Amino acid sequence: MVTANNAYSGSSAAPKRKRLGAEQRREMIARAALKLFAERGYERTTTKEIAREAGISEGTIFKYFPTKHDLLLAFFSREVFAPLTVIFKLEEPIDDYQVLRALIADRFRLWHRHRNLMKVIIGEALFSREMVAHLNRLTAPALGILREYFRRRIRGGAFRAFDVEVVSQGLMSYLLTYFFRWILLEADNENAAARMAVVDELTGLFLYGVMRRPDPEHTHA
Amino acid sequence: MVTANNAYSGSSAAPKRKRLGAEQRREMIARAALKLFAERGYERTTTKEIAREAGISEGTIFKYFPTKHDLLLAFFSREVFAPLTVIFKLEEPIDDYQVLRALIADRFRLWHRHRNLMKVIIGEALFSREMVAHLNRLTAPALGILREYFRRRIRGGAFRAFDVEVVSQGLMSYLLTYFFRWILLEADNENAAARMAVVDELTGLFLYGVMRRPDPEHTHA
Amino acid sequence: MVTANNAYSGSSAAPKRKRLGAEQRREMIARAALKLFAERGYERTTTKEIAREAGISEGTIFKYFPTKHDLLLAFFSREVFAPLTVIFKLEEPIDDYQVLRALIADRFRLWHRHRNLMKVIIGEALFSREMVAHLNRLTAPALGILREYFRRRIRGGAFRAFDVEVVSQGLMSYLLTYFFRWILLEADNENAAARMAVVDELTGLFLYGVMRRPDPEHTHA
Amino acid sequence: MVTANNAYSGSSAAPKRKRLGAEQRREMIARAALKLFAERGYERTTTKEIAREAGISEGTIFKYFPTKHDLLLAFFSREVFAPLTVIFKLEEPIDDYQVLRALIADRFRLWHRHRNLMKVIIGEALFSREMVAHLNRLTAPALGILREYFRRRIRGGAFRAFDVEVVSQGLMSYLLTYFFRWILLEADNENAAARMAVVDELTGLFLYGVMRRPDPEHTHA
DNA sequence: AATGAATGAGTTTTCATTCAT
DNA sequence: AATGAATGAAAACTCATTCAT
Repeated sequence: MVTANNAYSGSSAAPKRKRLGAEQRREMIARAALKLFAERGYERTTTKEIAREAGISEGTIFKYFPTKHDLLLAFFSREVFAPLTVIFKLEEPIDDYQVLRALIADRFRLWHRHRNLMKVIIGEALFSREMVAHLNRLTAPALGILREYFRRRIRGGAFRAFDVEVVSQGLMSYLLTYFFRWILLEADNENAAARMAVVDELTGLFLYGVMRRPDPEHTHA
Repeated sequence: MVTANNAYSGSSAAPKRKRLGAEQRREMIARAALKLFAERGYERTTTKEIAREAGISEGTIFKYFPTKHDLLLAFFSREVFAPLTVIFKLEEPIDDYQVLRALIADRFRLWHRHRNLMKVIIGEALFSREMVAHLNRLTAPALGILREYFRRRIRGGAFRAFDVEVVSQGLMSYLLTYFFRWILLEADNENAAARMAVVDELTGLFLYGVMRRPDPEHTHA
Repeated sequence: MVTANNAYSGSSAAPKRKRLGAEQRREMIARAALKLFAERGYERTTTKEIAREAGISEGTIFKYFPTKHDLLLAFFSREVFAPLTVIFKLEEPIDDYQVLRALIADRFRLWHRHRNLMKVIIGEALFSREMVAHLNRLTAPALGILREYFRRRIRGGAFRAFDVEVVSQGLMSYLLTYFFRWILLEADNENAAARMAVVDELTGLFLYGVMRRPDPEHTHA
Repeated sequence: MVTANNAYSGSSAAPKRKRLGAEQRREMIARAALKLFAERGYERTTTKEIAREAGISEGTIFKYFPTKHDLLLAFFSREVFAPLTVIFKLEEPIDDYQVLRALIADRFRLWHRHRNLMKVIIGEALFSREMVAHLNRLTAPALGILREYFRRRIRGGAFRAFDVEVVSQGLMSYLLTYFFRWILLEADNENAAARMAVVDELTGLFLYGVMRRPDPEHTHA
């Protein structure tokens, strides 16, 4: 599993000192750090280990990140979290199952791609208000869209009149649940197909619950 | 012995020269450690701080716990997690809402009482297989009961035929995640009533989903 | 010249870990630090060297002094600089030569005793306002006494009407001059007798200047 | 070549791509270093800061000065200290006050012009024999002239028979010390007039002391 | 010639753990 | 049993110096 991605690009012969563009080097270091942070947590990762992982000297790290803590925040500098890519056309008639499924799948895809970052954020959030704030910033856009969608569907009579705020956050928790399962059970090897099965399960669970439905025409999949 | 629902016991009002039994002293130290671990995390807590919190000297800690790590495991040595106190009588006819509600409420009550411990366990489980194992051992009994209950209700035709294994773990993870959000948002001061409202919402969500039901006699609360 | 004053007091057998009273240990460490600071300057002295000089481990230093900088200030915590011990009785008729000589000799004795500290202060004062302030605090009492004495003698007609402020500071500079000579010429081995010769020279110079006097009855020594 | 009385040349107004001769570049770098050494001391100045101050890259410094220490010695490579510019004609009758005053004023003028260098030298001399040697070399010519002058005046009966060697060095040290106080108090903005007043006072003090003179025809100023 | 990215030995500081008392 | 002074290995961070470009 140690992938050691210090890809000597072309000129071979492994020169003792590689010169890289500043942005590339920053990226390399941040990536190495993130990997180790996700593996063992921020505190348990030493800058020496990060240096080894990145294939550079320890001093170089501090050329790019003044402190170790800055390394933790490195990934927030850019817009790592794309806004919701799913376009909610929501043209009537609305197929709620498809809409929700798309939304959930989208978040899963996104968070799975950034699962290391998510893990680090979750771990730090427990003991750092700063990270809670980051976590909130990251989930805020999706929450807004969800709320809007729910309100519309309740108005339209499709959904029962629940508390939009509570249920939106409830769904968000549902989504984060995936991470908890993944992280805690180390089910990293789950393939994409298995992931989609989970998406289906969650969507159905959220939409219809576990109760047997009297009218069976809603059952998807 | 004392399993401590006084999660915040106040920081050592300097009780000069307490003569304590060995077991009591162990307890004191472990409790001080737990409090600080929950506040700042295991790594960010020093043994010196624990000693101060416990009102003893640094050396004494190591008389009772060979290493700092043993301090982390201290609370697993005893049976801190009561088994499910809810007795599932499950006499026909079964009111699923009440059963599920009782189960969820029970977990929340238990975790809330041990929220410091939960926070530490969650935080450590992210980066330690050892803690994941502990977490699994802790949730196993409730999981077993859940599975049994689900199977029975599916057999009885009340629930649709979902994958019991997946949904049981899913529900447990979901609860954990929701609890996690509580901890993060420090909604510690939320009173019991507010907590029960959330329990109701989650129960309903899990049982019926958000979809409007054609037959309205199911709507609780 | 390396005197290595870690005098094992009595119990011989050199136990690996010596237990000392807190105040003694502080003293030991501060003394070792001061010695090295005076030898090579604050910046060029490492805490490792201080530890070796004091015969303890590096970590111990920080038990007593939170930072290296605190080690620099250690000697200001106590009243290292005795106030002027010379009692200016100044009963008429005043023998100015004796008075001045006593004053100068007193300062010399004091500063010579604390010559290491003086050297460090002088060295730091060049680049640190904090140390300039310390230097001023140290010389202020003597300056005040000097001013008072000068004013009185001018009023009495014994001294010419010079600017008391300027000349007081001028005398202080004269005194510090001794340090400059000593430090710069490394004339550490000057014995007490030689030092007294300098005192005489300075006193005479200050009192009468180099000009030949028309009336020879003033010539001392 | 340029011996720089512009001690504060301003910090690099980014003059893009200056094409400079090697000697000029050396000069620039050394000047930048001197400025910073005087501000914060040799040890507390980093080569990176020097590079920024000089408006060049860090690597370039080492093209001109093999080590940082060589930068410290840079200003001794040329004849920065002009020999005594005061021509001692010393034609009878000699006005000692004017002669001494001229000498003292000259040293003060010279040192003030090179106050940055003086500060660095003094600071280093405290802890480095090498710098003491440099300092001695710098003051040697003036000392020689002083000694000669004193001997002549003693022979001529104008001065009392003091130890020429001691008093010459004493005067030089005294001047250095007074200058040192100036630097410490950052009395940099004192104008030339104020400086001359001090020169007068010091000259008088050295020549006549503070004692009231019976015959008043000697009082200058 | 000039750059500035990269180095790595060295620095201060922390902290779990030991041990004389 | 309890203390807390002492340890020393390791951590984050610095910086003069090197070297590929």
